[in-house]
Amino acid sequence: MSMSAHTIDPEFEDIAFTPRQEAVLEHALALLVGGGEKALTTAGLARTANCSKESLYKWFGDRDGLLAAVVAYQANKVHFPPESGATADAETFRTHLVAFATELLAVLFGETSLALNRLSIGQSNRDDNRLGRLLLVRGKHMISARARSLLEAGRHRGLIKFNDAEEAYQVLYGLAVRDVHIRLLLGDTPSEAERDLEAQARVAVDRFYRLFGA
Amino acid sequence: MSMSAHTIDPEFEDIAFTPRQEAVLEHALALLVGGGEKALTTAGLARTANCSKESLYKWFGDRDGLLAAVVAYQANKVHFPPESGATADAETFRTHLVAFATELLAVLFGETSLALNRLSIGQSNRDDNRLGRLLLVRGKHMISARARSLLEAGRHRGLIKFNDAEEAYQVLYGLAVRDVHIRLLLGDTPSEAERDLEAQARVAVDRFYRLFGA
DNA sequence: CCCGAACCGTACCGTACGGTACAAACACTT
DNA sequence: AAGTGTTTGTACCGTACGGTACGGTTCGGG
Repeated sequence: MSMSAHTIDPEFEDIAFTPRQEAVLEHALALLVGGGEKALTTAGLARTANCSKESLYKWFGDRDGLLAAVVAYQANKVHFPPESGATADAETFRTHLVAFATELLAVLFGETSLALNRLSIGQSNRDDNRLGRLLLVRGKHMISARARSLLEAGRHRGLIKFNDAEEAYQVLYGLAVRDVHIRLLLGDTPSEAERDLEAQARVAVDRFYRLFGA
Repeated sequence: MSMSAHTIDPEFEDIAFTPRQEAVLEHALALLVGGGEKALTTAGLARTANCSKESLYKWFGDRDGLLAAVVAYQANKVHFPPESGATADAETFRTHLVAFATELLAVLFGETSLALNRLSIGQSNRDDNRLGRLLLVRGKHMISARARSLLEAGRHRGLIKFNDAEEAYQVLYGLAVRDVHIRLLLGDTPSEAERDLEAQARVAVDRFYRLFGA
């Protein structure tokens, strides 16, 4: 069942957007971040992006296609840099873990990610869940894969210990994110401490080591 | 800032619904769970609940008022039983923690909770965020208060150790929920293991003890 | 210089839905 | 029995928005 996640999504288009289209999608993203789903109307986007509705429908099919394109486009922009040179040093590995967790929080708590998550969640009972699956496949699964490889590296060097990399990652995720993600999605404003992403990440990694440290 | 959470929400109506109104809200809930926000139309609700649109508007003001009423009504139904008799026994305390975590997962992962969260998240940029705040105040804050008192009890008896009860609760939350909540909101189907709520809760409490056990 | 493709802007259509109005049915009091 | 308030069902209005059509403009290639 988690296997099905690895099979490429037949879904649709493997995202080859022309520069013009990308510019339009950028405008769409801005509208979404600014005012939520209902702020993104075909007419409105056409107006602010200086394009015609007809082009929108030609490029993206229909409104749902447009939404999917926005999600695919943005999810494609987020790439976790694969672990840099990475000396086997224990201290630098821990630093990498903290950096990963910090980056994770930065992405998840970013306005555009929140807007896209809100959008996908709002549409989660339509169209066989296109948006939600897109976001999961092109977003979470990417990050999770990156995390697993990082953790595996640490285990290989005897720095941490676990049976299931996925499970270990999920614990790290839980320790770092807690309930902040859902609260932000609901429109809550984070506390002062919660805004210091690196500090949060550091504490999370500390606790992670107490659970999985070798 | 977290203080503001404790001041009663001026918001509106302190939820005194007539039986008739509750019946209608129950129908509304069913529609929401079944088909998401757009499935809950005033005409549709009037039809399935055998009431008139005029009554809906009389009772709830407008559609947003109706949505708020649905959220308030449902959130009001969920009550975490305050820690039962609770002998000071260490083993029963741990059992209570597991029971709490299990109940937390059962609520969060329930279809109605998911539907309400989806609804509130979808509306999170409108009306100064009425729904989101409602859900936070009448939902999460209640649960969090319950959790804090439980944890404080445990600390008082020297069973666990921490500085900030809220922080300890958030860690427990993160360990138990991980990324499952957001995945469910996005329409993902949980794994086999993730469906065994009590087992998940037990593992989470195990880890929690390794971090906060005395 | 001309042709065709792509694109813009605008106007238009159909519909779904929030909200209101109203007449008939019901309920409850005096 | 009459009167008053509430609820229902239906019909209606206005509007916002998805989707389509079309004339006018730009632009690259022959």
